[in-house]
Amino acid sequence: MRKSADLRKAQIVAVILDLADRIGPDRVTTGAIAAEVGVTQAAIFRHFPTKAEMWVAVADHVAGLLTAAWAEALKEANPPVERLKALVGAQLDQIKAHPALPMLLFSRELNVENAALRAAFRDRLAALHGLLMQEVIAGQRDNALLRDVAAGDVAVLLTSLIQGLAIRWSLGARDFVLRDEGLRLLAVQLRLLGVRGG
Amino acid sequence: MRKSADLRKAQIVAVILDLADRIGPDRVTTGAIAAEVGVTQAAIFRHFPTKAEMWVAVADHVAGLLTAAWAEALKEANPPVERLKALVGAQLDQIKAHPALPMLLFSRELNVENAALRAAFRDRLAALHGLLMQEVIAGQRDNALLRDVAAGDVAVLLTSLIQGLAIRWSLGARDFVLRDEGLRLLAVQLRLLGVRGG
DNA sequence: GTTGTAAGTAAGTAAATACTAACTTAAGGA
DNA sequence: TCCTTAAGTTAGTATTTACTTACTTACAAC
Repeated sequence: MRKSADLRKAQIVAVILDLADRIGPDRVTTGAIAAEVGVTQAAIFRHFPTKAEMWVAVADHVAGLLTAAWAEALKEANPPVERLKALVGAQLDQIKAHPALPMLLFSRELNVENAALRAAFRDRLAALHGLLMQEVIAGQRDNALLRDVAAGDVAVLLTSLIQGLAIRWSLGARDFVLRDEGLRLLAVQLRLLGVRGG
Repeated sequence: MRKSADLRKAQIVAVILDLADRIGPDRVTTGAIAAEVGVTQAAIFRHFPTKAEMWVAVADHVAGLLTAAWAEALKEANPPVERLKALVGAQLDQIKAHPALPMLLFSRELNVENAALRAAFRDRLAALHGLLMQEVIAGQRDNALLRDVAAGDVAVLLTSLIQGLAIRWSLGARDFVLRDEGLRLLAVQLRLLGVRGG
């Protein structure tokens, strides 16, 4: 069936993201994409001039997903500590929904070939760090979090918690519930940071 | 010049590890290896039957390096908290010496193609976790670390600290001193865990 | 020295890759 | 209803990849 260019582009991006998880980011060939989309290989190039452009589109899409997920998480949650939990939970949910995400951080397309990709991911990591730090500062102001620790350092520890967990999940059999284990560890860390009944 | 098989094998492994960092793990072709070693491409296959076998040898080599580095670190250090610092410092030194290490965790060779590779890395991560946990338990026994946190959870937080830092280092311009920044963050975390004058 | 072994080479192969050129056909507006 | 546009196809190409085969040569033990 024939689709409009916009729909097809979106479909291609989604297929790449899915394939990246299932067969590995650099194994995602134009042939594999075409087979999954259900068109000929050449048709892919009607929508993207080069393969690198496809990855840029994937990066844009992922950046949008993350940004939206964080905004959504912050919409409802309200004491700073709850907002921290919401952010971490949202990020873990995104990783679960798109397990290729951690792998993309270190794929060849990103690290060697495509500087734009790397920049996009670094930018999103920095954004998450910023959001977390903001909440840590608010929590310290409310006396909900210890004040004698730099908010930036706490934010680093929290992003590391997410990434370390994602590595463990990816490397293993993905045999635990990312969100549950993450929020449990977050509670441990928050208790160390002075939150009572974390 | 002609070398013995053992020397050549070791050289090939070292070259792969170096190339993996410089051009990306999956860009390491047999041709690139051969050029770097200084022999013809076909000569590589005198020493390894398949490319997958080469990666297994790399994994074995890396596992040995890590294990030795941890043992060395623990040799001298003595109060548990110092031993924790030594372990973390040693691991960060290894990552600095072999920057391909974090990338290998997520390369195609590991994640999709080569189950043996993944198993080897998971095993080493588990080993580090075990060593850290052991020291945490000792620290708690000495009343140097808070007792109301599970030692296993603390070990997870510490390995995550290392991994998160490595990601930040790799993704960025490697523009900070891994060991310094890592030990600084470790001190922050240790202070949260009850260590005075961390 | 001679000789067997194994490290090395030259020259190839089949398969896979990103990308192209020329043609076909579906779909929506005039 | 026709006709323009653009999504799609078929059939390629040049390059790169892991791996092979048949031959050559360095070297160490005897």
